[in-house]
Amino acid sequence: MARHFWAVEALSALAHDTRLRVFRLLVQAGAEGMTAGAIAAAVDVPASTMSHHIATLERAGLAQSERESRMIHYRADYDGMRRLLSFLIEDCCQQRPEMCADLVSAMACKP
Amino acid sequence: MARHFWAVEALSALAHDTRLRVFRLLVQAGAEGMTAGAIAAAVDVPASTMSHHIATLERAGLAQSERESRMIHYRADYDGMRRLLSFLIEDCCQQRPEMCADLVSAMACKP
DNA sequence: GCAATATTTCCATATTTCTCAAAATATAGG
DNA sequence: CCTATATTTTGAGAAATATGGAAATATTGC
Repeated sequence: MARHFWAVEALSALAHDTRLRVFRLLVQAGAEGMTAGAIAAAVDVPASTMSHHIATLERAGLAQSERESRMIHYRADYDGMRRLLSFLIEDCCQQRPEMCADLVSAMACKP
Repeated sequence: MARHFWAVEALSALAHDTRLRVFRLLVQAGAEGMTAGAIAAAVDVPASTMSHHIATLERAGLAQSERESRMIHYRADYDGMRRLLSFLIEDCCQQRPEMCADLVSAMACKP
């Protein structure tokens, strides 16, 4: 299992229906994050299954956890995601600016 | 196999060491693209294995093919990649501009 | 210490993906 | 039509990933 690119791990983590959904949820949840239970309930997946998926996101550097009494809060790791996006964009812009052309407009982060 | 997000297919395609390498190669190759054989040779992978990987990229909308006499030229599908990047960025910027903050600089496509 | 709650880890199974040799297809040039 | 080249498809075994129940761990309150 020779993973030359760290990015592969991050891409793999997002390349799953449930996990992509969870990541989107976490992004929306913001700094507060969500408890493991809340996530599992929102996506309707058994706790143990969800635990695996969240762990995968965390290993990939796309989520962070913090225990708060009995619950564990998870939140999106913006830094990790930014790293991944930068990698993809830099890689692609390398010689072909046309690929990133309209991306700026996508970045018009609406309030 | 309920794939709710089309993006999952694109992410899966890139979430593999060999395929990510091939995609990067194709981006660098530009409009000319590369023949299947050249790709397989560059990455040092048997032809049949490579054929599967390239097909995966093509299905995911990240590569395009065009036969040219006996060879088949493959090139990166910039449109597909831009779609994926837009999806990821829009999704993340949604409420958290801090995630996309430094991305603009990554987009300073150097000549 | 015990019961209740929140979550993970263990374990086994099911499914998917990966790999590549061998056979099939496509094209070009005698 | 035959041969050579370029590539894909087929097929089958190996490896990785996904899934979820049951057991284990952690925390709190009584």
